[in-house]
Amino acid sequence: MRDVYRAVADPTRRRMLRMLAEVDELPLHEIAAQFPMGRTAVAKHLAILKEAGLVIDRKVGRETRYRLNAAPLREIQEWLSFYEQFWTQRLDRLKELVEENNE
Amino acid sequence: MRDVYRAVADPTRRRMLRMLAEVDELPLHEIAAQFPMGRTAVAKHLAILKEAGLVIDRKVGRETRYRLNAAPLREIQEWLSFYEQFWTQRLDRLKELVEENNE
DNA sequence: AGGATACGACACCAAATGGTGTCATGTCAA
DNA sequence: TTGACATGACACCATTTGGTGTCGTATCCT
Repeated sequence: MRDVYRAVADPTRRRMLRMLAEVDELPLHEIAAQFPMGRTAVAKHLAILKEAGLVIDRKVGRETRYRLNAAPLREIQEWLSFYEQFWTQRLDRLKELVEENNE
Repeated sequence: MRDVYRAVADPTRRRMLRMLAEVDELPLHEIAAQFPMGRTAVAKHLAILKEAGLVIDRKVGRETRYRLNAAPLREIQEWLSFYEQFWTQRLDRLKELVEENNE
């Protein structure tokens, strides 16, 4: 199972996730049609997303349909939540200063 | 300027960010001492973080000190916020069902 | 039945990535 | 002043990555 950070590091794969977020289910050839690269390359990207658990695929007749599974993104969100304190830090400092001056 | 997603995709670089989050400022050799790889490799990772705007460096005497700059991480957070709806979706569906049953 | 379509599985390739080692230079400290 | 230390700038290398093309097979449609 592949790292979700790495899976999401590629702009092409992020665009794929966005596509799947909007239409709920898509066969490979319809996804591939939206990109300048060949079907093989698109299939590889989807395989990487699949290994990271970000998409689920099922076979329907001769086509393989892909569906978004956003859950693994939570790992990144949790990781990020730790750093929120740092980009609100400036505001916190300012607040402290204001409070100190009020005494 | 490098993609912040790519910068953060590497576990080593994430660990570096965490280190800098905890001590506010560190010279290269002290960072390098925490990793199994050589100084050159560590310097490269820091250069990538710098290109992404995630660290700021300043020279103090013969050493180069690195400091965290978490702000660029907001881009990822904003990107993620779009997908939150998908991992709360199940709960939303459940809520809808409950509400329907109450009529 | 037979052709077009959708796909997986390969083999292949160029470029990026993550590491190494070395050398030259500037700075600190005895 | 002289040696140890910290770094930047290279040259180099193996592996991964992101792409290509081709072939075989299953499925759909007429």
